[in-house]
Amino acid sequence: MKKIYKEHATIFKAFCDENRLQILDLLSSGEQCACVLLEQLDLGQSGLSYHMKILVESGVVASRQEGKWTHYKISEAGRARALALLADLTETDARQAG
Amino acid sequence: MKKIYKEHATIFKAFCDENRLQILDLLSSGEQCACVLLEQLDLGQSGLSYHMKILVESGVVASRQEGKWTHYKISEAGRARALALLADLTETDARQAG
DNA sequence: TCCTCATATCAAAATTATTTGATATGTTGA
DNA sequence: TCAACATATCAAATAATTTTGATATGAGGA
Repeated sequence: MKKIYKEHATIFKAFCDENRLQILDLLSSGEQCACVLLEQLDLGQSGLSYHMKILVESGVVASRQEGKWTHYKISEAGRARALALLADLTETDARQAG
Repeated sequence: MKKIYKEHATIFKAFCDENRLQILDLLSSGEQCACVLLEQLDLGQSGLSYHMKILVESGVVASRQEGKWTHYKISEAGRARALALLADLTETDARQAG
């Protein structure tokens, strides 16, 4: 029971940090190389790597290696999973509204 | 620009902590009094209060005072806002999938 | 092979979040 | 008004996350 909460929390970690929200913003126009993200962000190289790891772990971002470059993009499957989970987590057993 | 990221992050903070996910779980069956939540959770009174504040700040949970009791429930409006925002944050400019 | 580059990993420091216990606030009922 | 109760707030301690700088890894080209 605890385990599933942790797993779910991992997914939403993607969205509760300002740097990561900005990264998602940059990825909304499509796949980007880490080097491009680095230019746009107020982050050092290892800092970017740290945040990308959290994003990839959440499943919301997918990475692809191409030679020495790493490309990142928003994963449609991850997006769908997060949306479905959020809907589920906030679903009430019918009745009352707010 | 920074400001909007912070605002958005505040909403998803609701979902990235295990205690809060468990609280949402308890609220899925409908409105609950803080005293009931307290019984179910492995949290002290001030700890519960702390987490409820974050949940209410996210807009996902609404509170209602009734005499000395505080009742909490999942907000339909807050839920809808979070879902719409999540969809928006992970929307890609058409094209590629993943 | 060796050098350079892109990225990942590590460890330490800095920052932020969470927990805990004490106290404050505000409500109800005597 | 006073006592008992529910919850909020505060401050200190602890824990987790994030940042930073140094180093490691692994690819490509000379």
